[in-house]
Amino acid sequence: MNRFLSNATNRIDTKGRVSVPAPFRAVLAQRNVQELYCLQDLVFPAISVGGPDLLERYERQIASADPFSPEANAMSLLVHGGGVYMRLDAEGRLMVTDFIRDFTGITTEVTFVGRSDHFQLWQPQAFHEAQVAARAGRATFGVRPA
Amino acid sequence: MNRFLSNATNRIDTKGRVSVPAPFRAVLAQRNVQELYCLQDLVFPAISVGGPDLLERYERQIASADPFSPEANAMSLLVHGGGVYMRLDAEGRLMVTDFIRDFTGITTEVTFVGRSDHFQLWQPQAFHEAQVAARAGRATFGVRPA
DNA sequence: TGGGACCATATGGGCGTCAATGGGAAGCGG
DNA sequence: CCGCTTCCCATTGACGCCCATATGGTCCCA
Repeated sequence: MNRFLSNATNRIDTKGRVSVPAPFRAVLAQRNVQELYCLQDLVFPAISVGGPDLLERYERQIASADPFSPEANAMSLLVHGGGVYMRLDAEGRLMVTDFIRDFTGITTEVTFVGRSDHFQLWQPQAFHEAQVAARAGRATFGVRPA
Repeated sequence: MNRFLSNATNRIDTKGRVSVPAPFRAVLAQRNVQELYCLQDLVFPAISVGGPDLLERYERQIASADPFSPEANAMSLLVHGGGVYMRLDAEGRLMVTDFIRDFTGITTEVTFVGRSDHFQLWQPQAFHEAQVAARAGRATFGVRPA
């Protein structure tokens, strides 16, 4: 397993901490990532979490756009203004800050969602609804197993 | 036998495990597949199970789109966030998780259905009904429990 | 041709390990 | 001096790994 896949829901404890699923931690360790970069998803009410490469990927996307376009401007606002660095504690937990709560609606539980090269934090119900909507929206991507 | 063919129904034990039919395991072994990728079928209430190639087929579809587009984002949500990696135990069994139960309606028995390059997990009666419907010609394809 | 030994699969369950969680106590900053 | 954070340790419950048993089918041999 070399990428972030599948999803899992964990509880937030009384101190506001939540365990990152072990498979995700294993991917982070394999990639030698200690500092986590968190930013708001551009489409969904979710927080994306990844290593420094995640930030760089977004920055390249911004750089490739017209620097004076409203899109690039807005994206920079989100990426640079809305991003946060985070660390895990010794047990592999992270603090769920108000920054995360406000944007996602997370209160007592966090759903971790793999996105291949990064993962995301979702309010469980919101994730479920987004999945149903995505499935209904594009019922078939045009891919049918041969 | 180099493809997944025919179907078989096995019981789930008290620990929530079920044996994968030996012919299917033989195909997996022949293809050197140890990690199984499970994905919700796009049409039927069934879970598709295959090797990494199953995942890669969907990932190629995602890669062909603009990586920052809402469409690619939604597809990744389904494929990466909705997919699950699984391993078989030494006896060739897999755990039937709530993820599988909720989507398929499986409770006590699992019907394994060969689909050539992958296989599927069905609730036995649902599979039977889908077969009857398919045999009847035009049918209630796409019908899924609300 | 019928009986029996053999074999593979499916199934059941014990046990150890690890992850998720909870909470105490010390360190740092306000 | 007080509150929040960080480090550390305890608990427990799930899962992986292992071995045991049953069941049905096949092959061989009398």
